[in-house]
Amino acid sequence: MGRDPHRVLDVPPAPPTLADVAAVAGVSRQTVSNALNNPALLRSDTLERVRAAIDQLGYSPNRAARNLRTRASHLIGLRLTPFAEGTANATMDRFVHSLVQASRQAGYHVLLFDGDDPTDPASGYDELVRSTAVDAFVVTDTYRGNPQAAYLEDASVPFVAFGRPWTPAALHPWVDVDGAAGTAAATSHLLDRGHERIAWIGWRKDSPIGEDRRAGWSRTLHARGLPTTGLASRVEDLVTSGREAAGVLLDEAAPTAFVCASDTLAMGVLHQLAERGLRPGHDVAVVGFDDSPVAQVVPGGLTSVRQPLEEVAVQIVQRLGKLIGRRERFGSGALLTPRLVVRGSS
Amino acid sequence: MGRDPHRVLDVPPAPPTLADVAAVAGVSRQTVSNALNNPALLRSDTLERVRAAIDQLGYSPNRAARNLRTRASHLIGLRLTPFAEGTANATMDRFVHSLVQASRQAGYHVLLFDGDDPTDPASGYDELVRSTAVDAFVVTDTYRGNPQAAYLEDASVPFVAFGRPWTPAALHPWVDVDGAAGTAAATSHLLDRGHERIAWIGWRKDSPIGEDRRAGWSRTLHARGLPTTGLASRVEDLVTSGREAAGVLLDEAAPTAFVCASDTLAMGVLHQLAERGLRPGHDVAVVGFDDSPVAQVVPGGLTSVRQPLEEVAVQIVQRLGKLIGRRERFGSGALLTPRLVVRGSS
DNA sequence: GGCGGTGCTTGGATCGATCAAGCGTCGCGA
DNA sequence: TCGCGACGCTTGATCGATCCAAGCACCGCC
Repeated sequence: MGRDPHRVLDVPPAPPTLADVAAVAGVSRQTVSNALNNPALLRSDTLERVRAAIDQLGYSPNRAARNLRTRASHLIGLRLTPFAEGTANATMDRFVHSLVQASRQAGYHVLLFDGDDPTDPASGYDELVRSTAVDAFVVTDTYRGNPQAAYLEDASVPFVAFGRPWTPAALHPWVDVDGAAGTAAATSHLLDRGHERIAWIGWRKDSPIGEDRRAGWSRTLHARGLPTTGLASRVEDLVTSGREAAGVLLDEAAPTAFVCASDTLAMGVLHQLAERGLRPGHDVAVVGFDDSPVAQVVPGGLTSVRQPLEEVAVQIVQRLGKLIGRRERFGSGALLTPRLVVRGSS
Repeated sequence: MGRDPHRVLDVPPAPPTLADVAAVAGVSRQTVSNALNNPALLRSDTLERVRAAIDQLGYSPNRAARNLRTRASHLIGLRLTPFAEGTANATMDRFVHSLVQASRQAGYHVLLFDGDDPTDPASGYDELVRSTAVDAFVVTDTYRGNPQAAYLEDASVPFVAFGRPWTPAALHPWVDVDGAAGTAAATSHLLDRGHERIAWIGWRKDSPIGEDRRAGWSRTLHARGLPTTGLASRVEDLVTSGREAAGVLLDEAAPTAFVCASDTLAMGVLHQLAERGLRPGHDVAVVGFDDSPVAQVVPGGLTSVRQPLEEVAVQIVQRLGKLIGRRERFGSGALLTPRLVVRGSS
């Protein structure tokens, strides 16, 4: 109150402090603090009075002061993966939305950053940890063995991974989507439609996620006694790669359907079909992975495996909460099941 | 140093503080502070010594403490717009990336949030301002008159808008893309290819952005003495709306080309063409707006107007810097020119 | 009348960096 | 030799919330 009695009109008024609220409510600072952090300690009429004062002044506790004292920032760090032009996979957008929402409900905000050196997986994390700018991280780009997880683990920084740890020794909590279950559902769906020669276009062998998704396809075919040899291709995650792979497969193995590790690859297949005058969903079926906007709006529609990103976010935030509160170093994993969204391409 | 001589091994070591660095370097706290914020004040040998100590300890200044003292957070707030399923417009993703990158270079991080009440345009901003959690905002969803800009202006919260103020009284800094120039380029491009009956599919009349983009189309046609009557349609930003509008226009006005206010609408046109067996780029040309991933990967490719979002972000951050440093309330605007990306559909 | 408990106050320290003033040293000119 | 100013560094106070310990007023109960 009245810290600046000769206030110049031009200067925005300083926000009220705890002491201001206390003065208005006619109680001590400690009581206001308790009203916020430990309301059970107050008599109900006092609590009411304090809350009225808070509303009247439009008071919100100063974040910096609270953070300094409690050694917590209530921020969750998320490093953006380098933006890939020309691919269909806009998974990040949906995931970020879900994460922001789930975080808010848990009293957290999301801080975005990117590495100044994109080739260094630890870049960016370091400084945020040391300056105690965030309480924990969500690590997403676990596509190739996840080097930053190892770094964060020995720096004993709390984090939850979106993606299984593909190295056996890892102990951190994680949430992931069962890719194999998704491609298995896709394959079963195609089998139900009468397809028997179903091809796979996936990622290079060193991608654990790619191999996981591939397993769902091959497992399902084998279960029905159908062969997979000659029907699989592993390429880069590019539209052109998918197009070429589809061309080769069509020429050499004459599949009637494709299951792909991503919507990007599936779009490549659609390119190939368009070039040959084959109609997706009639002549050849195609299933993608991620249910990207592209799958949703491409003419005819692309059948695709949709990850439950909203649920992933909720589960991640749950684990973050546990991690931050108590100082547990371990954590549990959760494997969620995706859902097949059927559209015109199958 | 040695704040906890009986350190338990399980507990992560507390990060070093300014005082720790000072002790190692044999100087006072203030000198270390100056080494970071005002290196010119130090004698070069002292500076060297302090820097060595900083490196040795892996010191980064505690954000909370700095924020408390300087009354700044070095965070920029960005409210996510509600996620629209089934549309092509993934502009946000690219913009967020660009913003994060530009912010980092200016020493800022991006804090994401969303309104707990999506219908209230001011929701979410309020609390962040009062708790001094962010220094400024970037306001993006200025599509319909931008009610939160008015709110932020009276609350005298620093912000920069991505999007022109459509109300004349507004004084805040802004950065925008010249939509009319984009659609004009698209229309000229089509004229150059020999089209004369060029249709427009845009948004409802109450969208200033939509009307701006429409103006580029009509202006260009009129300049060549070509009519626009009967060739325009205004609908919701949905694929199905675009499809229907294209159907009506084809039946009633027989255009040979379409310019659309968004890639979503353009995809609708492609749907309509596919249904009629017309080939985009051969029988009928189509141009979209935003250069979304969809435009990039759809078979045949969709010609589209690409916004220079990287440059937008840079300009926004520049203005944020000015706003935050000095307490200026005014700010300048910048109108950037988009670029037409030509693909198979035209 | 004494006793315990509830509900609040008081005074202080604390988190870690920055601000503002102060102080010693050195060089230079009078 | 003394005074003066500049340079380079130090010292104490401060930002606002939280945490802690102690204490006090008031109430009801035995």
